[in-house]
Amino acid sequence: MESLSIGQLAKTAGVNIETIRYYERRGLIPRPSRRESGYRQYTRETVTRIQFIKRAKELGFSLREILELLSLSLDPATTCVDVKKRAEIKIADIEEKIRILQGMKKALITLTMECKGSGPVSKCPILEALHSDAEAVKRSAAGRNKRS
Amino acid sequence: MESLSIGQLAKTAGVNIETIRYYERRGLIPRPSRRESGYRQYTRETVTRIQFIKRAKELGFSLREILELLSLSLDPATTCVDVKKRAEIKIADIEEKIRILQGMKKALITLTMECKGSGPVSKCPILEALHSDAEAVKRSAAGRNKRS
DNA sequence: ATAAACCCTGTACCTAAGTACAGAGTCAAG
DNA sequence: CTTGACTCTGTACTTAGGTACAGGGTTTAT
Repeated sequence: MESLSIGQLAKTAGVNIETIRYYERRGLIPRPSRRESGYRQYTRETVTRIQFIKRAKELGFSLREILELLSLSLDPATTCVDVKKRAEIKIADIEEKIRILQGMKKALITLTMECKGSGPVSKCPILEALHSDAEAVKRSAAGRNKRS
Repeated sequence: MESLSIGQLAKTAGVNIETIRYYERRGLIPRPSRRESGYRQYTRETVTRIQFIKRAKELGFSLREILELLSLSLDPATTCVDVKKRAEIKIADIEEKIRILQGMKKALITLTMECKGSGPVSKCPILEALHSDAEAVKRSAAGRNKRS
C-alpha cells in the first residue's frame, strides 16, 4: 500500500472525504496525481499535511491562516520570526476573545446573584436589567464595573 | 410623534432597517400595524424590545435563545427560576468557551517560548510541533498539561 | 408637480468550514 | 458478471446573523 485512495486517506487522517476535496479546493493540500480512472492517489505526506491542518485548527487558526502558515513554511526566505509573529497575533486574538467572554460571564453572574429565584417573572431582575438597565449590562460586559 | 416609521425606529434603537425586518421574520419583534400604504408603524415599545435584544446579545445569548427568553417573559406560568436557569446555562457555556481558549493560548505560549526567533523556518519549533508532535498540542489545548 | 428620500417584497449574497446530494463512472469480491 | 462499495464532478445546502440589491410604490419638501 504505497498510495492511498481518498477514502483511505480520510480514514487515516480522521477527516471526511468531502473535507479533503474541500481542502484541495482551498489550496490547503496539493492536487494529487490521478489514476487513469481519475481517482485521486495520495502519498503518506498528505496524511501529515492534514494532521498539520487539524492541529493548527485546534490552536485556533482559521483555514486562511493555516494556508499562510503553509506557504510560509515553503518559502525559503521565511524565518522563524515570521512564524512566531503569527503565533503571537493569534495569542492576542485569543486573549481578546477571553476578555469579552469574561465580561459576559461577570455580567451574568451579577444578574443571577440578584435573582433570588422566587417570585414571578414580571419581577425577575435579569429580565428587568435587559429591559431597562442598559448601563449595568454594558459596564459589566465591557469588564469595567466602575460603580461599587 | 406617537408612531415610528421603520427608519426612525432603526435610528432610535441603533440597528439597521434590514435588521428590524429580519427580527420580525425571526419572530423577535411583533408584526407591527401598517398604514394604508403598507408602511410599518411602530410604537416606543418596539424600541425597548430591540434594546432588550441588543443587551441579551451582549451577554452572549443567540437570537434563538433570546426568542426563548421573550416567550418566557410573556408566559404567566414562568417563574424567575426559569430565567435564572437560562442564565446559568449560559454562564456554563461561556466558561467552556473560555476553557478552550485558555488551552489554545497555553499551547501557543509554550510553542512561542520554545522559538528563539532566529534561524530558518525549517527548524521552527512551532511548525515542527504542528508537523509531528500531536500530543504536545493536544495536551495543552485540552488544558491538562500532565507532563510538567 | 416633481425630485429626494423613504418604504415595500422578495431574493440573493456574505463569512467559515464544511456537508449532502445527484447522476455518472469504476473497482473488487464472490 | 453482477452487485455493492467506492469515486468522480458540480452544485446546493447548512448555521448565525445579518446585508444588499432590484424593481417597484409612497411621502414630503420645495
